[in-house]
Amino acid sequence: MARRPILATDALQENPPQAAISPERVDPEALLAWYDRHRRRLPWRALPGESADPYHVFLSEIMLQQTTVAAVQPYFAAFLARWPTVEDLAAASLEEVLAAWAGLGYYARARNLHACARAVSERHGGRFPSEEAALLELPGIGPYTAAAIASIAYDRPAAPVDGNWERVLSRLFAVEEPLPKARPLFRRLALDILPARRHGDFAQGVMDLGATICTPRRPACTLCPWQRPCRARIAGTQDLYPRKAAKAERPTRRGVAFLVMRPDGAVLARSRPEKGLLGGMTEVPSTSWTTDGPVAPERDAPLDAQWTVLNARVGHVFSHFALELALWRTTVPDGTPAPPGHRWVRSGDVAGEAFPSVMRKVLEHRQ
DNA sequence: GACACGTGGTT
DNA sequence: TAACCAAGTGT
Repeated sequence: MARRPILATDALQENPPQAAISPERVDPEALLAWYDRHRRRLPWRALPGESADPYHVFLSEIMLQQTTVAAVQPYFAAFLARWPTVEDLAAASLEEVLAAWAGLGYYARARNLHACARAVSERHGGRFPSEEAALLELPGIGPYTAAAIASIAYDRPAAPVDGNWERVLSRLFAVEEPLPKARPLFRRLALDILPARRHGDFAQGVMDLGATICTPRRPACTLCPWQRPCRARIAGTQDLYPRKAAKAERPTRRGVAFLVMRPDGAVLARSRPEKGLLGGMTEVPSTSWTTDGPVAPERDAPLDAQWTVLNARVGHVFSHFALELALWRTTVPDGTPAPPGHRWVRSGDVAGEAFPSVMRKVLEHRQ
């Protein structure tokens, strides 16, 4: 049987699971009342009582995946200004979208965002579906985002269980099961406490609660609308939740990046493969990045030249490894053809090119 | 189910 | 400062 997230519609058809926990004591109306007084004002949110634009919800939710509100704000504004509707985004080229996304990270999101816009345009006439199941079929939309769009944009009963929800639920019910194993349990608990109305407000209310009250450290329990039913607060064990499995260590990889300059300021660049790390993004040529580092970097140089080995190094931390890049620089004559698979990026075009943050650090050493 | 996948801010 | 953290998804 295909693996499928638990949907709100499932819960309505099943007997309440229940074990040692009693979700009936958690009052959703208390959360809604708190939300009415403390809701955060965010650019992608509708005014109280109004409904949010599904495209705005979609765009913000994709950007907010594993990304802070502060980091998203300028990108959201820039995307919306440049591509005001999902049809506009669908009409854009992937290269434009990747370049506009540069710096935000998790670049597969940009690729999927673009593919999703095209799918919505072609398969749904430019209108986002309101059903979770249909949303789930779209590229880049998983259980969380499907539930977020369904609830926030269409006010459907759905549980967009993100890190905030997990933290809130883990404390509310003192969940001992560690993440990520506890995911299905959190989903079930979330569905159990859904209100009968205002589903979008409830979804965002729990997120706001997690972001401002039920914080990772030193939660402000005295201000919490759910302080009375909260198992962790009663026991004084808030800091123990959510339980998390030990994470793998982060190794360091090393490589050499080649800064090939022309006197006019152009720099030699190439595009990364479409899949994998920094997929489809622009980079300065380099050796492969390995734990031991390159043995003979000159063999991987894009061309033969007199290299200056810079003293500076570029350090960068990715999600699953740290990178330390040595820098080799050279200047070649104007008119030097770009080697196969490479291209020249003029000085004035660097800003608009899809260089990820790590490459912008490298490029600071151009001179 | 475990791992790949970015970045910048906070503690 | 090293570790942790942020509105997850795809494979």
